[in-house]
Amino acid sequence: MEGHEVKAAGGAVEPAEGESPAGPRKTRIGEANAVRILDAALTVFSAYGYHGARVEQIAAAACMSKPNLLYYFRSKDALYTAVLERTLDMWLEPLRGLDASRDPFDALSEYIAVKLEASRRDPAASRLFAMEIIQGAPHLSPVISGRLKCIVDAKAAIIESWIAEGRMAPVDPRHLLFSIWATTQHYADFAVQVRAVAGSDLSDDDFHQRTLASLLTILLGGLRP
Amino acid sequence: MEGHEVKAAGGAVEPAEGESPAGPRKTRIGEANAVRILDAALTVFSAYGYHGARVEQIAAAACMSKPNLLYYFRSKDALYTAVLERTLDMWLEPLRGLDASRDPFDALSEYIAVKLEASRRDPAASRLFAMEIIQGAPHLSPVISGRLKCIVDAKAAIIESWIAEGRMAPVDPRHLLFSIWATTQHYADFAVQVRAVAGSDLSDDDFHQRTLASLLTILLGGLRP
DNA sequence: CCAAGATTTGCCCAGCCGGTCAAATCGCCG
DNA sequence: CGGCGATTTGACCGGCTGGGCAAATCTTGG
Repeated sequence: MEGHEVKAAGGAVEPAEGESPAGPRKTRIGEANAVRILDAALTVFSAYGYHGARVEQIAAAACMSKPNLLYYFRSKDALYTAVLERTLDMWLEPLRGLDASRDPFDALSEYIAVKLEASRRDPAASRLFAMEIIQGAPHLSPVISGRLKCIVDAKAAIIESWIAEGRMAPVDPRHLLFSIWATTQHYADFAVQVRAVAGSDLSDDDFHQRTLASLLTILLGGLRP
Repeated sequence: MEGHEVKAAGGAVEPAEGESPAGPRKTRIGEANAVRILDAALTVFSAYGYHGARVEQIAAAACMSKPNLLYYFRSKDALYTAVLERTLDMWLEPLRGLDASRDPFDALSEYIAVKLEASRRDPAASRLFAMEIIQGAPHLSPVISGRLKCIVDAKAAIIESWIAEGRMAPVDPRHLLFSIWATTQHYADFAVQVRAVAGSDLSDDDFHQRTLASLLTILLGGLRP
């Protein structure tokens, strides 16, 4: 009956437990519930923010009672952290495509396309990150100044090598990446504004195509050698 | 569930009262307090979001007691709305510079510079709008689909006329505006990330200059006729 | 079928937070 | 100086929300 230890660090008793949440969850049904909860939490957190989201609301969205949700995730904060971690890789992954051996415009065009596709497929994830970072990244600052900075440094070096080889016009690589992030994520984060002003959003396939074409023109048009 | 304000039209009881808040506030000291409150509210709301902000925290930031703040603004929601309205013009104003009679690249360069300057001068205002829109603009949707859309339509027509005259390369005007908004505001909204990855932010004058130069290259470089 | 563990839920609670109110104080003007 | 409205605050309240608990129910290996 060792039900509830309040130790901050993960329990050392369980060796094989690399999962992000900390609930018991050994069986299939438990695993499925955890996924349901994380999906619901992403939806609600991204729509209302951490403080605006209610645990009971997330539980309802996951079709279970609030105490049942708390059975899988110790606290609201633990759930939020788990959602953030699960979404992190999805956010970082597209950067891998920026390979030094590729043609700069192939690689950058594909990166923009993939990021825009991510904004279309999962706008909630983009909004979650946006709100987290706007508020000072209280849960993500170690990741941002650690893993993210490391990856960006590497990719910036690649872009600089392209420039040094005369394969693209000189531009600060980091500002180029910022511009790509800002523009592609804009269509997810500010979807309401985009819809009001342009009359459509990325869920419309035609609009998605025209957006991609416009971004490629605007962002890469001036970088030909 | 957000509580929606029902007072769409301004109060008709007070003839000479174009102010956004609704407190008594006739004297100089009252007016000064209202300004102090609005400043404090902008800081706190932009840092913690509507739900994360505490009325007592705002009151403390304005150096007064909570009931005293509530004496000037009926409710937290009324205060939030007032802050939003006061910041709105500051956000919309730079668009005026896009004048059809000007040279396209002069006008667009200046617009980018002014927007970036706004991100440097008042990042809190930018963050406030960002969080509001990310969450679906529950307080701003009428403005966005009304005034903002109207202005954007007009400015898009101007850009299209520039294109028709062959003074700049063909590009969707709305996507160009989105890109300018997204990139310039990115340096305010995601300042934490920018600082972690690039080691500096707009408050550093040198970084500000290099950012502006990069944005002009990236955004406008490909639009020469 | 049974015991052990996993899961689920009804019930409860303590603390926080927005907002009220009456009383106290201040500032201004005749 | 006196009075009156503007301002300020301490004390308080009711509702909501995150979270705890133990009992009830379900699953599953043996």
